[in-house]
Amino acid sequence: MREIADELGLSVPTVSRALGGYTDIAEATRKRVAETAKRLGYAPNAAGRMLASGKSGFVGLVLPVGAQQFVDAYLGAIVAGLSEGFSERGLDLMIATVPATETPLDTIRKLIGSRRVDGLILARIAPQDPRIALLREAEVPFVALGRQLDGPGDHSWLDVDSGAAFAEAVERLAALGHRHIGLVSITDDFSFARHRDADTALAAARLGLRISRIAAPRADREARRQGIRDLLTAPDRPTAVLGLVDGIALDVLNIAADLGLSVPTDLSVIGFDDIAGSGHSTPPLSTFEPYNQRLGRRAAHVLADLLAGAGKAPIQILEKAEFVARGSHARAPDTK
Amino acid sequence: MREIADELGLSVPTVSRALGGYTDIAEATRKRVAETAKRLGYAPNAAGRMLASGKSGFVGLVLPVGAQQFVDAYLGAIVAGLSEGFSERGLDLMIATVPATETPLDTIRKLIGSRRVDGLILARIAPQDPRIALLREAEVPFVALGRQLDGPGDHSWLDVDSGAAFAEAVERLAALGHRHIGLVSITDDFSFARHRDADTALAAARLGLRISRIAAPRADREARRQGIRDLLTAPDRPTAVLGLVDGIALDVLNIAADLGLSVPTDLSVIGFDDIAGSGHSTPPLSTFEPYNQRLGRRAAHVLADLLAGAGKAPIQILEKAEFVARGSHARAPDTK
DNA sequence: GGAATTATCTAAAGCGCTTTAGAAGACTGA
DNA sequence: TCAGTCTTCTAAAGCGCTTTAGATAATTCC
Repeated sequence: MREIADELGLSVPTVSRALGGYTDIAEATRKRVAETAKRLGYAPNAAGRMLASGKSGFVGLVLPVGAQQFVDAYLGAIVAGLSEGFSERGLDLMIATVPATETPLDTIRKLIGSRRVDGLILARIAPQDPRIALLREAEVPFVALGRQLDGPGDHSWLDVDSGAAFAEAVERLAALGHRHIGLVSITDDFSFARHRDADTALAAARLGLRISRIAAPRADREARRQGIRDLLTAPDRPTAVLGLVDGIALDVLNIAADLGLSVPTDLSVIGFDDIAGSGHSTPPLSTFEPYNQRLGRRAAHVLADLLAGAGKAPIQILEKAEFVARGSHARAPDTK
Repeated sequence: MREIADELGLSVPTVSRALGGYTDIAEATRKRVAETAKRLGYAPNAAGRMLASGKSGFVGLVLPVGAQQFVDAYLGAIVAGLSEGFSERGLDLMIATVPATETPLDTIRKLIGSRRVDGLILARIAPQDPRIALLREAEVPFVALGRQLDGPGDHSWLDVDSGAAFAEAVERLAALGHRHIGLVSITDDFSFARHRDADTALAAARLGLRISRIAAPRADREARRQGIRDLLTAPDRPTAVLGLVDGIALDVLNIAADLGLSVPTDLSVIGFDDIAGSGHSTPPLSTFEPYNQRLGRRAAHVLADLLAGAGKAPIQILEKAEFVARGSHARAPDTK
């Protein structure tokens, strides 16, 4: 910056204000400064700017590394979307990992204590998330990706309305003549599981369908497979099965094949997530695509607005997941 | 920091040196300072530190958003690994997105011009990658994830030795009595595709096996599926097929089922990547798991060493991908 | 016992930028 | 014509930390 100032015979503050677009700089000067800056390949030093302005220009995403399971693809999409959204608003995304020796709360405290970030994105919200309380108290702007179980709260969040997707699946199946639907769920305490369970039941009740729900711990694949086997060999078996996630739906496909049930002729199967591979199964899996990248991008915009000092009212957005019709669902067998 | 100094009746620089672990501070003083810092919940201001030290403590990963295809899960794993590795070394990861209006080179230039990052990770290396030339010239430390096609170069990189994995697959299939192996590849100009093609051919030649290679543009799924169909219905069809990636291998499974071929009895299939869903196919897909998260973590350590001023010699690491034996491969049919 | 060393601390400067207060010159209006 | 008003710039201070040079007191050595 000093270089530019010297070259043009101006003072450093003038250059700063010119580049900052302040009104008390003559248009001609502004142009000269802008040109020289470009010619010299000037890029403002981030540290200097941070120190003077008190803003870091960074937004943090805290990752509890280790929780692999569903994280990978989800995380990739979210990170890509967040980064995209922030860069559109002149912010940078930093990814912080929680070291094994710390709790997520410690890491967050350090992050905001060191002024390294202006705001935070919270992913994978727990049913009762202590991070939310911490950030509310510290008065640091944040946006949560996911809802808590006990109501919307008064902070900003975005979530995929996967419950609505399951209701839609039930409706679609009802329209195809299915009267009895299986739901393979998990017993783990995740908000998304409870939303999907509840909305499936609600939709079924509304349409007068019967739901047979089974559930096992998410990690206990054998228990789940046994449950599915029992479900599909019961005398009064459902004609369609919803998998809480694609991995489960693919297992249903798998077991149906073992049992000699032909999908979708004998049995319809629908999943959720559209994971890699669900388009390549036999038959290709009908599922819902949550557009996590788009969700991340929108979350970034919401947080950017918050940081820019937008209104106080929390912004709470439910995104729709789109149905991806592939080959694993069809009319119910007895209505053909 | 001033608060700590005032509280203990010391000067600010003393506190700084005490926390920095310098030798010219009395042990007793160091302890008192450390205690007070902890009690006050002190976290050093990042901007101040950056400005004074000239180091940002950040390392950048530049994402060309848009290239979805294989990126999601890969990206998630890499980001998680990088972040983990850097946090172990006291560095932070920032994710920069290339806006639609800029080229990746512009973004990189800005990043290093603003001193926002001390070093960079380059992912998804192109056969001839201009980013490498730029960073070499700018003398910014960096580590590439992936190799260029024209030899190892003299910069540091890490890559998964997927060629070796394909050679291993050939060996395993040979040991199971297979004499004729299909390889479903892509025509696109990716380094990984050429490595896999070449090493498959080499291993087959060494073991005296026959390889039938087919290839189509990666995005042209129909052409690929037709090729696979032709391959599997040829009079002298292979008894095993390697898919360049899991998505392709799953398509092979799919088509084999259509054709009434039973896997693995009539046909063995092996993929690469261990994508989500490949453990849930019918039958579960045997594949190779590249451990991208571990790769990311190691890459972070390599770059951290570089930043710490380790020796000049470039570090080039090939990681092994582990075989995941599931249900899609077995003895060749005629040797049963 | 006084010079030379060592151990421990402090003063001052400066990193690159932004912001506040104010100065200089050009213009306006009665 | 001269005080008042704009317009456009500059000087100075300061953000929180690190680093260099130097000061002070305690210790050692001959």
